[in-house]
Amino acid sequence: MRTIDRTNGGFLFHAAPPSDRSFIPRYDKRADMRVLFLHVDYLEYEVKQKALQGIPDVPEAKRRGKVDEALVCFLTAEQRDETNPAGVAKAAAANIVDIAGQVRTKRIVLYPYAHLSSSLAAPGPAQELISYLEKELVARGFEVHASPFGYYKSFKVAVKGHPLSELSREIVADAAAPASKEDVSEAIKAEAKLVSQWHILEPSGRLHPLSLSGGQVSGFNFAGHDRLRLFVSYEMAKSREAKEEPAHVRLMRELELVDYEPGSDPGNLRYYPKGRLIKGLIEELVTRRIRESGAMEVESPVMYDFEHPALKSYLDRFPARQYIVQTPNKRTFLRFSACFGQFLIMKDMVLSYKHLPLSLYELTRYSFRAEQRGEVAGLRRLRAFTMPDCHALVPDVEAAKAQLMVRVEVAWKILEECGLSVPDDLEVGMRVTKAFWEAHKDFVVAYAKRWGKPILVEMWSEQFFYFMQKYEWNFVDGNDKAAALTTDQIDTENAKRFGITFTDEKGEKRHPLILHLSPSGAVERVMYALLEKAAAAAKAGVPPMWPLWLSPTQVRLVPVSADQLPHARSLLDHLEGVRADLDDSSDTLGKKIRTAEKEWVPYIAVIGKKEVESGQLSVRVRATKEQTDMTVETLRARIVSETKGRPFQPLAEPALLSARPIFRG
RNA sequence: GCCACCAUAGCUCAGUCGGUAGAGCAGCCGCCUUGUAAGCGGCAGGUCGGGAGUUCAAUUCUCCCUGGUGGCUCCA
Repeated sequence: MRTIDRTNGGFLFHAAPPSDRSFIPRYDKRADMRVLFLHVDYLEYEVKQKALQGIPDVPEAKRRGKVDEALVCFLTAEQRDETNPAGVAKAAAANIVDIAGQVRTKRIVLYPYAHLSSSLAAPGPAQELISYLEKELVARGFEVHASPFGYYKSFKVAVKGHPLSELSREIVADAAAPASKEDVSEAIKAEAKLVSQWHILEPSGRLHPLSLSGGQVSGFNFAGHDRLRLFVSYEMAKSREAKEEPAHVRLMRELELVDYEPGSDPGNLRYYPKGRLIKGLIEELVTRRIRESGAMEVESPVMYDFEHPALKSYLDRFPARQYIVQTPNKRTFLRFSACFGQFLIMKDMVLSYKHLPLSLYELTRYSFRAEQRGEVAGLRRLRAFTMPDCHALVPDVEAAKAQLMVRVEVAWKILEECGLSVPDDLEVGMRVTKAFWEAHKDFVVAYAKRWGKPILVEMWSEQFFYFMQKYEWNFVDGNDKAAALTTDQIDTENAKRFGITFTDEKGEKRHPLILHLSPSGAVERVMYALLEKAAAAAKAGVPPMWPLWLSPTQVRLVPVSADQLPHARSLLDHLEGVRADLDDSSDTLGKKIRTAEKEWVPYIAVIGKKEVESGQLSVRVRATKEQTDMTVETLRARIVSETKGRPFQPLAEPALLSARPIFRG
């Protein structure tokens, strides 16, 4: 027998849609209720005083009760249930029947228990729901006891010890009904009126309105723009055919880069040395380029107070699915981007128009989003991810447009340096309000012209989000899934919300506009895109490769036999500033070549008797599949020149393969 | 989160119509001294993801949980 602590309300959290700069809020049209199931030997309760006004009196005979051997369902109706009590009751009944079947009982106690909820339904609809539920269960042949609603009650319970005896569930019914009153925030009201129009904009400025019928997008001839067609249909038709496991997931593990960590939460990964090396190099490159562009690097906390007024208003407007952290004295959420951290710094800065445009930058390791389980996938979608985040303050829309284009060039160069072809490997999704389009059509067209190929433009009848314009560069993978990398937005609201001001030329305080740029998108996603691109290349018969500056091993020295080992070892000293390692195993030459090729080593230098005598290396070049002779100095110079200007890190693992551990078979 | 499917050696998999399991690769030892994607032999390696139930007996059947994949929903 166990006594249940009445205050134990922490086992369920309300899950609301995620939010971030590029998130477009959509009202979650489901309804739900929460139920805590206890399979008990008995439950005894006694009604104390009323918790709610206007609740009918309970007759003396019903003020206390005892039920033996039953499934006790502590339940709450959520605010959202109000719209569809019958539907929720049906879904709840199905759940209860399911569990009652498992624990083999026909006796059920419905016990209204408000403590389970963070946003209670109003008493009326809640009672209605419970009474529906009671009827549903009685109709299915259960003996149902319902304890009085709206009272404080004391109870004693003896819980059976078996594994099914304690369960909690959040019950969801499909409720096409409209939102409940409290939930109708400004954004949602606006969204109800929102009309989204889709277009393809050509670099020439020609605009093609798109329409969707039967899952088919029409209005533009996509010939020669296959990926754009896939991206558009992904966005508009949400069509996703059944495909296989993403190619990058197999590769990230096979190459010993990154792996799942079952000991953490889904979407929190472990990086092996080679993966950490690649990720670190990308992080370094992005940070370096952004700083070179004039942004100032800062660092901000990973967790924030739920009760902070500005944050509260931000979260209220964009209810997010966050990680919750209970500190010794407050409830906090983990950041889902660097927005708050930077805004909170900016609001305390003393700013003049002379300082603008002003950019702050942070590489967030990590940003956290408690994405729905089924949405988490490999390196593509994570719960903890590394996002470079750069916010710029500008005085007005004209400055915003100009600054945005400056940042396009920075982002462009970064992704090119990382090994993506811009714009070939990416598709633009541009979102604008109708008003922005009308007033700044030239700008959008100029953007498409700079991009150099048609882009998707989504137009909203009005601004229902905090930005008037945003774009993302999307990568379309081998499974026809699109993932956004670079994104930038013109935010018209948060300066005001956070109290960020600058003094203009006339000495007046004004709120600036804020640009939200993630120059590369999440670093994990850059790795995902590179791996997917390599996998696509392999499929097309081209050897999959990393850009040279990211290759964990740049040169593999392979002696033909043990006789050449001392010579090969001495060559390592001539490869300063290059990631060179040595296969000192006793494998055959063929085997050693195979090992190196499987690791995508770009230069394999074979050293046999001939090479020792001539002082040359027989270099097998992965990119071209050619074999050429050159000296170690030539090889080194070639690699140094091919990686010029990029960050460099030495080998992540021992140079001798015999000393290298295996992280994963 | 929901629906479906999956989880056997470090890896990729086979197998057990319920009687506690096998291969290849990798690892270790030995032989071979290798000329551009797998040389040969031997050894070792498993609470069959975790918990519970049914059963004389569960890796196998049932349930719950965890992790993963696909879909829904959603996103840097």
